[in-house]
Amino acid sequence: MSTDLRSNFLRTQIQSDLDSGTVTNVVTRFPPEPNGFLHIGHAKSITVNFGLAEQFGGVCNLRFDDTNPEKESQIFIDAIRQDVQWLGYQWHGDVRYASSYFQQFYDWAHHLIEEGLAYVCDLSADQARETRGSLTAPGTNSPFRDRSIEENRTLFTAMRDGEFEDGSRVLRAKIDMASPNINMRDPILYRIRALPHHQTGDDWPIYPTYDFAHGQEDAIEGVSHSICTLEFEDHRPLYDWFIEHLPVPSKPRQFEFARLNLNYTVTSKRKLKGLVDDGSVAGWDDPRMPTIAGLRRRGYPAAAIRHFCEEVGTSRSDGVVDVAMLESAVRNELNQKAPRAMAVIDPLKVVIDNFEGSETLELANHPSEASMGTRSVNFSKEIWIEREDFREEANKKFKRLVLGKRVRLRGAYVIEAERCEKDDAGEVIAVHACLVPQQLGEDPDDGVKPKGVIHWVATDTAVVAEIREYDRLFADADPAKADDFASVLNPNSLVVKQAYAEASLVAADNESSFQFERLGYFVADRVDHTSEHLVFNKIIGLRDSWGSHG
RNA sequence: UGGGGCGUCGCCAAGCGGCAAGGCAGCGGGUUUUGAUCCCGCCAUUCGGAGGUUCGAAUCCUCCCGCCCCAGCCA
Repeated sequence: MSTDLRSNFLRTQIQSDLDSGTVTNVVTRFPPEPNGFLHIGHAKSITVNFGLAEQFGGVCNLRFDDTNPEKESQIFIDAIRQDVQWLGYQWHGDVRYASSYFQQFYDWAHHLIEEGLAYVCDLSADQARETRGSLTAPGTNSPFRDRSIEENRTLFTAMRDGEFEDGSRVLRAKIDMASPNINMRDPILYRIRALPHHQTGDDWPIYPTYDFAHGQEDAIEGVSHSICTLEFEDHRPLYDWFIEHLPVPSKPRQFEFARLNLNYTVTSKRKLKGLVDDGSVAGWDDPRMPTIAGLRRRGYPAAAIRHFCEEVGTSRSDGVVDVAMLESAVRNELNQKAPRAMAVIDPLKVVIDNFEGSETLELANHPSEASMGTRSVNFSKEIWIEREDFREEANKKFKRLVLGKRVRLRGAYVIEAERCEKDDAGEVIAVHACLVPQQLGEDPDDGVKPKGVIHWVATDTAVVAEIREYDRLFADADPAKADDFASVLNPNSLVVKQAYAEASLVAADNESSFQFERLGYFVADRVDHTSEHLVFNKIIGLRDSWGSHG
């Protein structure tokens, strides 16, 4: 993780806290709710929290904020743990759960009751909303606001003992129904929900709200900097209120940053779930999904995602990052790390008339990284080339194979096209060419260099591979704005093709990525690829300053 | 019309009173057995606007404009 660290307000804040002695040990946490898969926005939060801890010699916890069992499940917990580790981070100690602090929260709720700072309210959800006031009008006090401490104690205990129906009562903090900050208008601390919890089973019929739990979770874990996104800014006064009025073991502080938005991408758990549920994609890990699992299956390297997050920076201003920036980070990583190989997706046969038999060539796996070694590639009389790399005639800008002209076969020989065969429809079905007098690896003996280089695969040893060409899921830059996804989905986000690949690729491990020369980066599918049935996902194309067609 | 935030190049983003970093995108050019990579160059006399303070302001003050968030017993 060697990207240069640029200045941002969080790093400045922590440095100053350390300098002033306000904080001696930096502790952060990544606190997902296990109700869905993590996406690129969470990756940002993960790199921010783990990155800050790493930079300042602190630690970062992974804590499941599981205060609402309704939509949570163990499935998501397992997936999230895996995603965080895949991204390259290891949390400090054991995984934490807000639910493991439920007894403490309950005791603290009683503490507030004893202090006269919390009360049981019998208002229905509708009534509570009506008395909360509006953005411009103050709320009115609940008729239950002045219950005695004893009555509150009895009632809250009864809530905990499961004596009331779901939703019939709540515990609220007694703060200020006229506060201009709606979060301070006697916020709800506990609600009754007779639901089994994935961690605590049937232990609790009541569950604490986010507001009553989060800051205390931080305090219990000694979190020094509780970092969240901007929409929680209005909750900070409440966060601080609990820390101030409860006998918590430490005093964490909350800081907010702008969440990551990407164009052509949707980053909302609800919307992503919608895509999965309506079958627009094959699942949470569909290679077109901006989930960590999807990006992984697509072949985006973890390091690229980390670098991207660093390059994007962390600030407090809302913005939309161009997805091209992510793609650039992916190309940058893959260019350095992916071994090269050759495959032909839209094949056209070339017969080299003056060459007999076959020959084994040793090709470099990387053009500038010799340590990546070489591989054996078979060359033979008949080869496949890309159909678009041949033209009967073309202008000088076309640097590929043209009748009567030369082209270099990558890593092999220079050939010259002599004639082509066509079918009844006039379609070219084969090109006849000849090897120009030359030494392998040298320019032709007559000194006439070819203008271009094309990739190829020997027909006799080529292996068939399924190619899944992925493109962005949405055709609209701001898909979240659309009324229905169907209208903005890119109809060509997945095109399945078949390719002839060089034989060395049968040895490709799942999740190993390659640059298929001149085509782009591809990864052996994590799930479906086997040595008997090769499946490569297109990760991203090469940058192309010429256009895919002339 | 209440409260909380944010406005620096097409997109991100440094900058915190001393005279506008960097990345992405784009545009030129060079190298090249990937039209890739790599390399070189160009790309904000200007920081939402208007006033003011100051020798000096993107940075301080005032007013104005624009955008985002908040009325779940979600997080």
